[in-house]
Amino acid sequence: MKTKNERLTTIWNLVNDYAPDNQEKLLELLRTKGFNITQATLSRDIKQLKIIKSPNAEGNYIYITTGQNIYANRYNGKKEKSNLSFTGFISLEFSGALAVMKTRPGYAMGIASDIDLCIPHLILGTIAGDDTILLVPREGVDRKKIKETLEILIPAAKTEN
Amino acid sequence: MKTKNERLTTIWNLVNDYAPDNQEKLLELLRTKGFNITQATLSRDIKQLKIIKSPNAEGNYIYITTGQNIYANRYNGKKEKSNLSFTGFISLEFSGALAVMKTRPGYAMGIASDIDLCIPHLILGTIAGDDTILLVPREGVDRKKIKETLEILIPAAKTEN
DNA sequence: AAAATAGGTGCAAATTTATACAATTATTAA
DNA sequence: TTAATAATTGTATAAATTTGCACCTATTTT
Repeated sequence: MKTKNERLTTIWNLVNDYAPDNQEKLLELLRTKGFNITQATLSRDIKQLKIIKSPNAEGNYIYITTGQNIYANRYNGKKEKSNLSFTGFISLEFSGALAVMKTRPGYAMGIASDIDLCIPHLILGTIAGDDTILLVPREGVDRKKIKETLEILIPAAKTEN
Repeated sequence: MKTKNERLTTIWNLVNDYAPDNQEKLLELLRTKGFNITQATLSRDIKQLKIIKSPNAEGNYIYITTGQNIYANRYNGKKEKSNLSFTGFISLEFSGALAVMKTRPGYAMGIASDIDLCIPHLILGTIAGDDTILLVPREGVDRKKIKETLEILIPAAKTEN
């Protein structure tokens, strides 16, 4: 019998190739590849692979993989823990609807990317140079919320009160 | 009674703030905000908002929003349609395990970004300059597959046969 | 204005997915 | 090697989610 790892790899590839709309379909595909498991096990595999069922453009549901595990690090609003430890942070200041973050040289792109990844619901987008990031908050998101959230994500920002 | 749009906005915000683990929980939150709907309607709203249920780091399921609708454009392997129309593409050539794409000046970053977004299962990553993109394919993904897929996504690449 | 079409919703049922439990197998520690 | 612990899985079931249908309301067309 094939190993579990082989099965997980196969599942991953099948999802990418077929974007099945439910687990039964995927299960059939798996059988054609010689993997005989139950729906229960598939459900567990899917959870482990962080494969998700997503509404697509056509109004249907499909299973898709999440590339680089985009969501694994997304901040979920719980204060308990942040698995990110930004480095390079220097300061955060606001001007009108915008915010500007200063970083150590070369860190701007990386940190901006992390921000895009973690709090897209607060920040519409970022533009990073070498040591400066322009943050464009979403409409209706106030400075306080952004400041508080970043203080959780970036320990170094805590001293900035 | 509040409008549907107000409701959708509220749902979006509640999901971001509470990352609820099922629709019933979210339904309760909605009630506290004065929206009285059934779970069926919530299910439809969630679909419309492209909110997804995702396994998180702790091994649980939570509902999360998808920022900029990351998945809306992800290529799902079906040939029928591509809703992307890249511009600026010039050429694609391979060298060893790598591929190099040439673009019109200034387009490299944008196209590279689109590639990252659309075919992360084929391409491990890209590095873009101003008019050149280095593509690093995933192990086991062959040139043919990449070429074929890009030809679907980038009409201009079709003439490159 | 009337008719036609589209959008929105609840209800109930069907479908789909997750999981408690028990059993089995693999791994690690003693 | 044996005991202890951790992983893996199927079965059956519970839980969760989606959807067909009917009805109602809003919008558009004639």
